[in-house]
Amino acid sequence: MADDLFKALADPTRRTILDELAQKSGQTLFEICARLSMKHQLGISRQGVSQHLAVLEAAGLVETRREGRYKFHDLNTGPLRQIADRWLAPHPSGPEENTP
Amino acid sequence: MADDLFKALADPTRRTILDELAQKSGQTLFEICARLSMKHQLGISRQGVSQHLAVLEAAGLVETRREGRYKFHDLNTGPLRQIADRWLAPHPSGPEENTP
DNA sequence: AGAATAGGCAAGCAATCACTTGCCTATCAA
DNA sequence: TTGATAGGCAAGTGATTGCTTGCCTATTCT
Repeated sequence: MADDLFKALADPTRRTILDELAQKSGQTLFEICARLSMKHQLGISRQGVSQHLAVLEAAGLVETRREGRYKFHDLNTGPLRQIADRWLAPHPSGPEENTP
Repeated sequence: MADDLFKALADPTRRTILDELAQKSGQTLFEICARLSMKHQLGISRQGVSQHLAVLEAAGLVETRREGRYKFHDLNTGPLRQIADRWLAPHPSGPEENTP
């Protein structure tokens, strides 16, 4: 649960995607591809971006809605709130399982 | 800069180390090893923990002070504040370089 | 119907990561 | 000084990751 969130944020390209979705909601895959290429000089394939979006969606940071052949992506900042709060006050015990 | 921070948080063992340092400041390497083993059943070598601490220190999340043969580790929550704030309001442009 | 558009699935590859093992240095106690 | 304690450095390994290429499905336009 928390693992997916932190791993999703670990990649700089994914963080840039979140930046773009924060700027403009409801972008399609191709629109995100174009923005990464034009504004950030990211030479990445469409599938690369698609896989990044899947990771972000698994982390709950991106939500999608389908309309016809379009799939719109929206940023969800909800999961971000639990991050900083975790280590601000001392906890009785770490709230995470850890068995890799 | 931000890259080190997010990559440091990506590993569950490192997050557990932060949990332990949040509970008790100024722990030594051996003390952290013992806690990971006893409280979290993490069968990890001393060097493994040492390398994790180096990553956390590079991210600015852990600060160290040497006294004699002991090296004490302290949690620094400062870098955590910039995380959640990044995507809460729409930015004019993403504040990160992205050239891997 | 046919072609273009938007997206998905899966195998393959190079780079990175977490972790271990082995040896070495520095500080303190006997 | 000898030995024990606390920590550091470096090479090696197996697994994960980011990305590409190739092909396939679904929806829309002419």
